[in-house]
Amino acid sequence: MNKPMQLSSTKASSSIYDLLRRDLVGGRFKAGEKLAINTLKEQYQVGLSPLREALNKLAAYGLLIQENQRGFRVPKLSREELDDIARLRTELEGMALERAIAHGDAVWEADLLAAAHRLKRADITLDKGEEWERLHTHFHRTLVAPCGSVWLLRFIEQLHDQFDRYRRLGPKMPTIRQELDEQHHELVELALQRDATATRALMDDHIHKSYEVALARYQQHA
Amino acid sequence: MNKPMQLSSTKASSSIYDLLRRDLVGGRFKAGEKLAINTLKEQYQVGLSPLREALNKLAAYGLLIQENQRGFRVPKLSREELDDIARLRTELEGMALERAIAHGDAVWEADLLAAAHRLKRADITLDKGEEWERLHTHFHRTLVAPCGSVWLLRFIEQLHDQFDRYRRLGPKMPTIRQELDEQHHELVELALQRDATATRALMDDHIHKSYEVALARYQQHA
DNA sequence: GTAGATTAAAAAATCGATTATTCTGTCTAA
DNA sequence: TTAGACAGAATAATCGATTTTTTAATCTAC
Repeated sequence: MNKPMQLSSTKASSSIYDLLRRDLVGGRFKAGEKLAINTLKEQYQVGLSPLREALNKLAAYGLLIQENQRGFRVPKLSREELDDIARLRTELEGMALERAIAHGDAVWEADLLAAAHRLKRADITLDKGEEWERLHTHFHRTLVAPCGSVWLLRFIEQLHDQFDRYRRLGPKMPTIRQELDEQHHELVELALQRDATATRALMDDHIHKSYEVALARYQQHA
Repeated sequence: MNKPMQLSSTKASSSIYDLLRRDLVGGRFKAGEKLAINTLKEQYQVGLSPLREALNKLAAYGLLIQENQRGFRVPKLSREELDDIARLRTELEGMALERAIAHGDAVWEADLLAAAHRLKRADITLDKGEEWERLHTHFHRTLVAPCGSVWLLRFIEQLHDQFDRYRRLGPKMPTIRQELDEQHHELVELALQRDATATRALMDDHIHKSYEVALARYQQHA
């Protein structure tokens, strides 16, 4: 008999965590908004305990602000923070990328090609929805995956989520987007050639262009 | 009339979080140990809900591992992770230090001198207990405080906590400790002279020496 | 004897209800 | 008029009990 296993955790607390994280990063809540726990409870159809535990984790992760006896609130956005995030991303992802290029093996090369391909496919097929976002995140994660530092990867992921709160503010901007999409393939090419310096330079540019998109969104957003 | 305010949050959930964090960093739990929630509840004299919320936050912070339906566990220690943490600390704190030296103002200079002085005093007066640890953490935090990046500071603090899990494993080693304590004052001197390169070099050395202490502790620990 | 099934005990996760705190609008006194 | 006090409503935090899941021990069939 097959194991009655739940492949991914079916625990209420975990799934509500994932949902909320997705929605916070995707901008379904307004920045600065106060979360009404009872409303969330109904909207997400979960109990109070799992919900509160998820909110606590998200606060520790930096996607929520927890105020003393005043519940949870979506963090405000600011130009200063966006600059901070983009700059740190540049430094940390650059660092990780160099290490990944030094250590990545054949499996990594294959994963990278696959991730880039799936991203491009989704680009054509779908309308840049949630699925594209998932593949995009996965591509960037794959790029730096073999850097050898669990903590560095952790921080990079956290910054990605924070960055996306800005990038995903307004509606889509296909014009600039296209250039960024092309860079994904160039990144793979250079990485497979093991040209650390060139790949890093391209990544710097990639983050900078994304930053400009995010900044534009942020400024329109007001 | 004075405000009836609670200066620091008196919320059960916050204080149990601080206590647990202190105890996890201080090594009062064995690495790999499974936490018995009901036992903790009694030991720390708190209810289940605040306790679970604190544990969830600590898991998101990286001081606990949360397993699917199996509660919480203290993360294992490994040579590889210690190397990872030390290396990242070197990079991130170096980066932050350079920025802090570039931006720190007169208030920072005063804070730095004060923090170093208090640390030295505690060094003589007390027996390197919890109070020394608090001042030591505060000193290092002050050093990089004006770096201008909230996220960088956040990551550095997180890495400090992780590092301390190794450094504080065994009993005290006063011999090497003395050299490290002297470096604190040298760091202040160089920082006040705004010699970014020299300060960073010294910080590299400081972290490396601390790393050697932590590694020794880790190896004896088995 | 051993692999697999069964069940009892333990522990974790969740729920519903209670308690404590904050918020909001109204009133009162200067 | 307005600052402060107050009461009631709304919301957050916590508790105690229940449900679910895991673990450990025992049993059974081969």
